[in-house]
Amino acid sequence: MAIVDEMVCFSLYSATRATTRAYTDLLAPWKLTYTQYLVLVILWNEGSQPVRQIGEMLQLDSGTLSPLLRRLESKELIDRQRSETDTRVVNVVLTEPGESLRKELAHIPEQIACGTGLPDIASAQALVSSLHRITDSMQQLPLTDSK
Amino acid sequence: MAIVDEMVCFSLYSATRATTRAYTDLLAPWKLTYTQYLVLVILWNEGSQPVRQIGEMLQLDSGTLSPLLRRLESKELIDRQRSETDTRVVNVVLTEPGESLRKELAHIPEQIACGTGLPDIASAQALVSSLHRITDSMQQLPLTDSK
DNA sequence: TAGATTTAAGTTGCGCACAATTGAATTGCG
DNA sequence: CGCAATTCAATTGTGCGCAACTTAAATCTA
Repeated sequence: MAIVDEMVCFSLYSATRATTRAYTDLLAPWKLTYTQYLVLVILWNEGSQPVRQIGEMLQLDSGTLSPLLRRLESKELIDRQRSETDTRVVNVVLTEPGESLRKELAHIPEQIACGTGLPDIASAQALVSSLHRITDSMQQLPLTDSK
Repeated sequence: MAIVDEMVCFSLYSATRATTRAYTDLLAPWKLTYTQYLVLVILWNEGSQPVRQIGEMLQLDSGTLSPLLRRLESKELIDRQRSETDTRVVNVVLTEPGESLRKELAHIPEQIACGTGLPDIASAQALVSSLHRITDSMQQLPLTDSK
C-alpha cells in the first residue's frame, strides 16, 4: 500500500476543500461559513444545545466554537444563555431570524447534492460508511511515537 | 438525496480532520504540519519546483504557500532561489537536511496505511476515484447564485 | 518599441482547527 | 462538611486556506 494511502489522504483533503468552497459560494449571500452553517443545522434539527453538545457532534472544541458562536451571535442568529441549574454551561438558542433562516437556506442541500456528482443514494451511503471507517480507525491510531 | 449529501460532506470533513490529526501526531517529533509534509513529498518525488508548480499540484495559492515556505526555509529544509531566466519565478530547492529527512520520514506512509483501516488496495483505489469525482464535480458547480 | 495585459510571488486580513492554559463552578470522596 | 479532581467555556497563540490586493517582471500587441 503506502503510496495509495497517501493518495487516499490527499484526495480526502482535496475533496473536502472543494466541497467547503462550494458551501462558501452558496453561503456567500449570507456571509456564513461552512462551520457556522453546520452549527445552524444542528440547532434547526436538534433544538437548543449546550456548547459542549455542539462540540461533541461536530468534534470541535471551545477554542473553535467560542469565537464562532460569538460571530453567529453578533449576526443575531443565536443567543447564548448561561444555564441556571449549572452556571458553567452555556446554552445556544436560535433567535427568530436564526429560526427563519432555515427556510431561506433550504435550497442548499439540493445544490450540494448535485455538486457531489454521485449517481445515487446507494453510492453516497457506501462512501459515507467508508469515510466513517477511516475516521474511526484514524482516531484509534496507536501513536507509537517512533522517534 | 439532500440529507445524505450533507452527510457526505460532513463525513468528508470529519475524515479529513481525523487523518490530518494522525499526520500531525506522526510529524510532531519534527514539528512539521501535514501541508508542509506534502510540499516535502513533492520535492522528494519531483525535485525542485517553482512555487507556482507546487501550488498547482496541491491546489494552494501563494497566500498559503509563501508563509509556509518561509517556515520550511527557517527550518533549513528548503532554499528559495529566484530564477535567473525569469526573475518573477522562485524555485524551491531541498537543502541537504531536507533531502535526508526523506529517509527519516519513510515510516509515515505505512503508519498512515494502517490508520486508514482500508482492507486492500482495490478498496483504497475505489475510494480515491470516488473522491476525485467529487472534487471535480464540486469544482464545476455552476454557482447559480440564488439570492 | 511603448504601453497594456498577464503572470509570479508576496502581503494583509479573516475565520477555522487545535493545543495549551485559565477561571469558575460542580462533583466526588475522604 | 471540606478539599481535591473534574467539567465547561473562554482565551491565547500558531498555522492553514482563501479572498483581495500589491509589486515587479515578462509578454503581448498596436
